[in-house]
Amino acid sequence: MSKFRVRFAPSPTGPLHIGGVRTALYNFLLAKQNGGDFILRIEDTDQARFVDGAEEYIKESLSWLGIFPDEGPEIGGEFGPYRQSERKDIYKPYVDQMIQEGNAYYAFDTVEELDQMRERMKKAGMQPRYDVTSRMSMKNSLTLSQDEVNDRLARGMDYVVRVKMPRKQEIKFYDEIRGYVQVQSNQIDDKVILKSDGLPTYHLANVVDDHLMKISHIIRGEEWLPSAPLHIMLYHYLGWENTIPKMAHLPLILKPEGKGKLSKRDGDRLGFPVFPIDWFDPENNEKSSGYREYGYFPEAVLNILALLGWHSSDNKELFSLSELVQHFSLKKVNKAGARFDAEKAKWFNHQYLLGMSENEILKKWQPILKANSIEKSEDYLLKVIHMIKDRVNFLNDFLEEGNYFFASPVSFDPKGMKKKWKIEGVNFCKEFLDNAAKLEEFTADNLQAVFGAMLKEKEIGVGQVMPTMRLAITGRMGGPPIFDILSLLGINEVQGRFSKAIEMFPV
RNA sequence: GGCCCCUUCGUCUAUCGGCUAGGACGCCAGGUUUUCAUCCUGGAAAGAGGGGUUCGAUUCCCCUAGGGGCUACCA
Repeated sequence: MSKFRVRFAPSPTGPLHIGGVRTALYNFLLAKQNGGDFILRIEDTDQARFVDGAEEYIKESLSWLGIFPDEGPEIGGEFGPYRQSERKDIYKPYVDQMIQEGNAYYAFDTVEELDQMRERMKKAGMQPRYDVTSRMSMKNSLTLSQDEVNDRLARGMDYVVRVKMPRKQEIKFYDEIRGYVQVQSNQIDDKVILKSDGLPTYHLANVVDDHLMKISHIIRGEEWLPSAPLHIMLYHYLGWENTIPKMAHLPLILKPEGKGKLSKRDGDRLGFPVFPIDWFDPENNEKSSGYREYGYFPEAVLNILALLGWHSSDNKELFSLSELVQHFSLKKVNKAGARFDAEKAKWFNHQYLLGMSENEILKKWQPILKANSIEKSEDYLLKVIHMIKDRVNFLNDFLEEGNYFFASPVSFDPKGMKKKWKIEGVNFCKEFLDNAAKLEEFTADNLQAVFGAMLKEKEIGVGQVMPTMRLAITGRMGGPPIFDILSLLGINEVQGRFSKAIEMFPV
């Protein structure tokens, strides 16, 4: 039994989106589950679409999530290099081999000629394809004389190399998720495998590298399912039919609403990230937001993505990375595409927040506090966390949700003010604060006792005065227990805020 | 258009022929709470349609419909 080896092979044409991250995750999980290797391979054979910084982005995203490759660019490994642009010379012999054996051929057609061919075929009611039905009417080494071909090659004319697909053959392969898939070879065109710039296309590079890198399982998105038969043909042509990796094509992640698969623009349009971390387009410096900056925990993102297309039979939904490694199974991966559910994603993050100790939360919150130049004692901050963690989903929400812990309120709930800012309530609160000031200890319990006694004495309903207090101090109608807030803020601050509120809203 | 893949509550999904179809998010109601949130209890909510096979189909097969992907010298 050969070693379990999988690869994640993104192309650096832009930011990696969460569909890609999920593919990486599934690969990683299987590798770790089977004591195998997880390889990162950069598929940068398309120079035209290459985007600066994309590779760095991919690496940073994966490492933020804790998905560490065993082999890859920089890390190295015995099957390098791991960047296809650096493997250019490796592919050539395989191309030559296929040409020599009659399984591939040179093609000299220009873009215009290709367009014309497609037009012609369309008009004739045929599928517009460079294939068995059309190849003999094109300029290639099958139709040109040997001398002509040699001459063109010698003169350095542009050419591509195409696979020669068999006329009529059934190509069948087993997909670990979908079962057997069958396609007729005449449905596949003579794909370009070597481009005129001398670099291979995805199909060839992929097959050669997977073979050379001893990949045992190809786990990739469903968008590759249609080209899998072509890859199978290539394995046969190269004489590698006995070591074809096992294949699994993952269902796609779909838009939360409407049609189609999740796209780069959906995120900011629908209010949830589609990228792991912030991405700045180098062309226009436009930002696409990421989970990290949005405030998601990496553990939560992993959990969310794992459950998008895979589910445990026992209905367990909260999984740590190591638990995922333990429980994950390709056989339990769904076949149908999954719509992304932003609400559930938030819920997951909240679960991870609640599962953390308050000290842990504080540690993760510190950088945000620092960025906002907020300086409070650890004790103070821990109390704030304790009071509001149930009310927020993200670390980033703490400052907004608990803004009154760091500054006097600047806005006051208008509805609340209209209903609860009345002379009786205000007077009651004023008197309450006078009494509170005499307390030896300004604790929540003491405050509550004083407040309760006053309510009894004056026979006033709690609903008439409590909201008044809350409004003056926090500007809001809801929040943590008011006496806890008062106690934390301290008598001076509370009295200051109350006087200010009266000034702003005389009764 | 052609080819391939897919189809259980609004969403993510469980079920490997016996189902009063289970769970989670969200939603609604009630309880807890001064309030909001958390938490607890309860509720509404699904097998695309039509044929088969079978004692019995959500589960197996076929057709239709719908959804998705691919159809580049992009991956």
